[in-house]
Amino acid sequence: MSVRDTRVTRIATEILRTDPTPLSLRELHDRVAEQLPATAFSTIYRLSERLEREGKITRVDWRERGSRFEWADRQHHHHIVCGDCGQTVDLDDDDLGFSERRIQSRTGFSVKHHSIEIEGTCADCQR
Amino acid sequence: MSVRDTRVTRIATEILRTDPTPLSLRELHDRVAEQLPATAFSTIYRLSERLEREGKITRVDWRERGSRFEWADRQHHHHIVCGDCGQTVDLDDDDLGFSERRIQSRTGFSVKHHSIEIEGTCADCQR
DNA sequence: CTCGTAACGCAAGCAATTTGCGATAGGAGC
DNA sequence: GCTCCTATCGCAAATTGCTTGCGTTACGAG
Repeated sequence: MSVRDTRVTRIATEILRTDPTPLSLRELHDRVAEQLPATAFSTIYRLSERLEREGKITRVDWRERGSRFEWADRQHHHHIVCGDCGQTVDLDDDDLGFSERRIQSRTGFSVKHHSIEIEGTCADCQR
Repeated sequence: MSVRDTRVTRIATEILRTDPTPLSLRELHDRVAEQLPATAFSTIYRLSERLEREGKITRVDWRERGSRFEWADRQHHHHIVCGDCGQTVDLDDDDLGFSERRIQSRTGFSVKHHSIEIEGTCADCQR
């Protein structure tokens, strides 16, 4: 039968699809529980495993802020996070001047993955 | 009286100072225990807190490989890690084409920290 | 409407950290 | 040296966050 369309899945998917900021499982659970209070954390946990396996969401790791997930429709990118308000802006490798090519020729390593996380203060919070 | 020069501190410091690869607390504990078998993990744990507070060591976070510490005498840099053998090579912002300036002008964010972790395969392990 | 099973909720299990506390041992002062 | 104060240590227990086992619920194919 494979994947079923349940209430938790529907609500969680909608939240992940529309929220521009990567969410921790705890946050996602809270958000889902607003609409479906009885939802268990373990359900959210297993759902995230499933969605990640299916390629629907991507895992993002932040130093202090732990593991988070975001909807995976956009292409490869990184984030800059505002330490005050949590706002996030996406950046791609070109924005960052990042080039696997250059790393490879400079180190002899072939590059598999890279993760770049930047923390700062957004324009609004600077005032 | 302040900081004491104890055996654990001396041995652990020496290991951290000379090892070119960031170490997990578990690894550091193992290495210290080779020379001082009775050493407790909690001692290593608290020592790392102290050394980090004193600015002697820096915390490095790796996706899969967890929290690690390295001696902090070198200037700001990042790492590329071989997924097979664990070998590490340091890279600075110029190597990576990274410029806080550019990020700031492109996003309006002022940049506080950034962390870049790259995983790949070193030249040796590619054969 | 029936029935097999994907998903669920709950509670327990783990592993990695952190913390409390009495014992030990640097090292300052005599 | 020898004393004494207290930074550190070792051990065991407590947290915390993440996983997993299991009986129950509720999709949705037939």
